[in-house]
Amino acid sequence: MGLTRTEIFTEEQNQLSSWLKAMAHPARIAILQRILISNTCICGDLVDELGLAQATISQHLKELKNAGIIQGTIEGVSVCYCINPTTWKLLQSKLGGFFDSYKGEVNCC
Amino acid sequence: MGLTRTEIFTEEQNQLSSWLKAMAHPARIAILQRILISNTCICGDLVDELGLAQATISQHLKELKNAGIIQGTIEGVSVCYCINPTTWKLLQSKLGGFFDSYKGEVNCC
DNA sequence: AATTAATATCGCAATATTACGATTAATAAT
DNA sequence: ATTATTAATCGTAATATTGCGATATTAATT
Repeated sequence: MGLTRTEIFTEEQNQLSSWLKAMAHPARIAILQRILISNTCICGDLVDELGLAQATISQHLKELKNAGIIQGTIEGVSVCYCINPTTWKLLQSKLGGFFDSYKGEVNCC
Repeated sequence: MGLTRTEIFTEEQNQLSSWLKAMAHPARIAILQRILISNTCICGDLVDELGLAQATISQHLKELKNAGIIQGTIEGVSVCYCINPTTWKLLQSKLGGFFDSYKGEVNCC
């Protein structure tokens, strides 16, 4: 026990939950918002702006990268992160479909 | 350490990540999909349909309920769960705004 | 009142996450 | 070459999550 039983769920359910999991932390929401606002890439300014240690920020960036939500390229001595357009659009459409599939309130509960 | 430092983030960042966290598990995605498909309320059929123990399902339902995503009313000996319309629409619009704020790919990264 | 049913809760083991200091790796500047 | 800068990784402590068997709770049924 202690580990998620992914084998009993569909590929899609596992994929969607893994994307959501990658975003399900206030620091990672903050990082994404920062990347979205600056539109162009940002680097390690995050460490100054969020109140977390450098090692912690790096770990959060890694998780977002592993999930495919952001991508980073080395830019001299620093690293430049930005949204992965492909994943972003795919996730957006999957989530959109998910939320849209709710057809109003049936009078129960 | 080991606990999220919510105090350094905004109310909105904490709220959004807490909603996402509640959904970030394949079993809870499956539960939501099942509720969405049946449109009307569902009861404890979940235990038969997903391959998880009754205690585990009950725990997942509790998490979705605590996050405000679903609601349940006692229906005789069983409990009837369905989407919480208010939270659903709010989350949908928050997420929509979040994803829409991405303005295409800038040529970097 | 006793029995059945459907859920919730408790307690526990296994594993995962969060955070950070310390260290390492890699490039830029002196 | 040495030094500074930036980011990744390692190791570790504290806490959270996942899953389930066992037990408790609640309401209907007999």
